[in-house]
Amino acid sequence: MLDARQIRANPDHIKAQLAKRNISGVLDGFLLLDENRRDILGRVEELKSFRNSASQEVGRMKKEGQEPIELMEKVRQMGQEIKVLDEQLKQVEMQIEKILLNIPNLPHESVPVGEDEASNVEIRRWGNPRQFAYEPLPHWDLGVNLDIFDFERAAKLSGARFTVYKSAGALLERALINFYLDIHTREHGYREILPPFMVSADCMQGTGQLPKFAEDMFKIDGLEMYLVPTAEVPLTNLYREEILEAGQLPIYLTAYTPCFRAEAGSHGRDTRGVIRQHQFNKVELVKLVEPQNSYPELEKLTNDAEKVLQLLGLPYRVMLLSTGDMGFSAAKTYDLEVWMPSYNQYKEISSCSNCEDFQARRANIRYRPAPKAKLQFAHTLNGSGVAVGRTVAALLENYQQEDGSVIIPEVLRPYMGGMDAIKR
RNA sequence: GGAGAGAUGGCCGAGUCGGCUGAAGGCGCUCGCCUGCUAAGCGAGUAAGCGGCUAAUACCUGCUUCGAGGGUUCGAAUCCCUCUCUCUCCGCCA
Repeated sequence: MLDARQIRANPDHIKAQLAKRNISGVLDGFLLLDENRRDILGRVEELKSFRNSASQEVGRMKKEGQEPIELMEKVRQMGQEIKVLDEQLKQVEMQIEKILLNIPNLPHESVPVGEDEASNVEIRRWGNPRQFAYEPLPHWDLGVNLDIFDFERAAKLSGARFTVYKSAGALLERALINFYLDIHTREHGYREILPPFMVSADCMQGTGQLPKFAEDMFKIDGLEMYLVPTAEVPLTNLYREEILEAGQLPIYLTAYTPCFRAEAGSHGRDTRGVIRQHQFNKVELVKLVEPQNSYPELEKLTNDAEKVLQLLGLPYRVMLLSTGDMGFSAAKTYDLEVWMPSYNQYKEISSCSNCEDFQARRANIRYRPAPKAKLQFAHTLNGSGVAVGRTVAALLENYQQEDGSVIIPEVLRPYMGGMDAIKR
């Protein structure tokens, strides 16, 4: 959520920033309502002020044995007036909040302006895509041939966009989860959390999924609860409505959760394989930091995510997303894209964002910069560290052998009972 | 699912028959004194949100907030209703 006072103070600047994200027209309604709000507020506060002093006066007079009937009647009528104005105020404030909750974050100045992903900027590459002496198979063929993916039975259980992992496939998935958590907790200083996989609508609003993207998520029937679309939601909301001391920051959190996504708008994309699923596993990284540190922290967080790809020996590149491709809550985002031989291109496997105070304002996560100092919103960051299902796909494709087997990277072997390859 | 208890400031915790309680007391924190250093001790200060006034996130000032929402009243942390959550006991259960 943007700061209403900043919008009021500098509407043209905010409009220009929003225009970079192809958003226009939303501020005029806000400004009108905001003025309306302050007008009503001024009037109702004046009435309340009078009521307060009059009520005290009544109390004083009654103590002296008097019965100020006229004054009491006057205040009673004023109470009706106040009630009407309070109701009006409430309506206006609800409209204002609705507008603010639907406005995305402002892009950082370093973010390239563009319509869509075509304007993303490649920052760096790591590793060299392997040259194949034969036509590399896509991961879904490899997985089915090795009998570690079962799409048909998954469809029988749950429909399209689900996968059943079997034997070494299930083990690989589990190995990666443990490997990622170990690296991030032991090497990068994150605290491991195992959160609930269902969260309240309040949490979803706190991180920005609600109210705008309700159709992307799975809601629990009959409850104001949702299956988590990413661990970012429970991790960031851990400190919702809290006041932190400066000494507590930065907070680094990591968690494994399954992620559930309805992905309403993406029908027809990546229909084969495990790339786009209604349920997938992910290890997430979240940071709560002081504002002045958030950009260096974004670089570090991105490096932390990159590290696991390096350890796995998977070639990737880092993309700086343009204004047209960024998520709702982000001010700046780096995507990590892993090399996928069968696609002959890089595919997103991680997304690392600095949300600045956008989520903190929604979730009311504040901290005291120094003793006695005024409270400020913390900055929140999040990044995949990294998506597990897509890692399995990348490993299968990049480490496939001509005989159909797949080599297991050295670092994962301890997590797989010493297994060095998946064979039929 | 059944029965009971509770929800107050950064934390703990008082609030009597509704008014002078934004809220005693304590802890923590800040500043000052004291002090070889530390601890202890002494004194003062210390909620947030939204408005007005401002260059100001500095003063000053108004309103709101004692789990949430509604009601009674001239006036509610205090009375009434609804809801949410927490705790204890019972039942069920991995």
